[in-house]
Amino acid sequence: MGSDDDVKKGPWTAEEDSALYTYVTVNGEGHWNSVARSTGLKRTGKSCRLRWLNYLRPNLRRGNITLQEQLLILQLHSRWGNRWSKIAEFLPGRTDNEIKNYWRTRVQKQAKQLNCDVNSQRFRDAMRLVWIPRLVERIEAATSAQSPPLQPPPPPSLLLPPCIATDTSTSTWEQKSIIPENVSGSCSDTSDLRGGWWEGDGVDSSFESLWTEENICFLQHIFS
DNA sequence: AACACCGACAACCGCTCGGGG
DNA sequence: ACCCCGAGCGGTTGTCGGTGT
Repeated sequence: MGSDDDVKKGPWTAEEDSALYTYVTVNGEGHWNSVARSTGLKRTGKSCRLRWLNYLRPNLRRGNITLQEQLLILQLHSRWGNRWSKIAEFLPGRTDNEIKNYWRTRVQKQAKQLNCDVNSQRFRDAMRLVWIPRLVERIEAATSAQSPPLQPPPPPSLLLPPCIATDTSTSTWEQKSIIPENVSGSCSDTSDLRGGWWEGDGVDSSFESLWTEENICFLQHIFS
């Protein structure tokens, strides 16, 4: 009959994971509805697909989002909005679900602290004025600590984005963007973004300290 | 020690899109 | 041109562990 009673929901067991992993390893991805039929799993095709993509798939990265990944997420989100799967393409090993959760739990929390909507111009400005420059500073600091820079770091003023009212199309942080210029809204070749700099988490991934009382006061002063 | 609260993550649900008949 | 179905995407909810009281 195939009633809803036959469909199992909730957390996956090790046995289910094993069955799914074995099937996909042998037969490849796709045809998710037949996965459930072939393996005897009482899960929907959707559920199988999600479990594979978000948990079982090889080369998944686990653990904290690094500073570089944070910066990339902020930059890509400013470009594509809530296109999580698109953003995830540029963060190898990270899933769209993970990025989405990161955004909802961390970024939206910061917006709440500033009493503004995460999609508002005000919060975008806050990201440009404080968050992203601080991230860039910390990434550069971490990088220069590992290997001496070829040239002296720029003065802090260079890292500060232009004022709110100015043209935002070429803000400073975008000039310092780690997104190659050939990556546009309809990017086709993303290969040079995949793999490389994020290997090895030698940096403190927590960003809570970026959003200090001082920074919040600074922003509230500007917004008032 | 027990309880309440909160944050992070896993999983589900509904909608949309694209391909095949 | 239309319909159906599978796959993918984004929003939402559920669960669990950690922390504060």
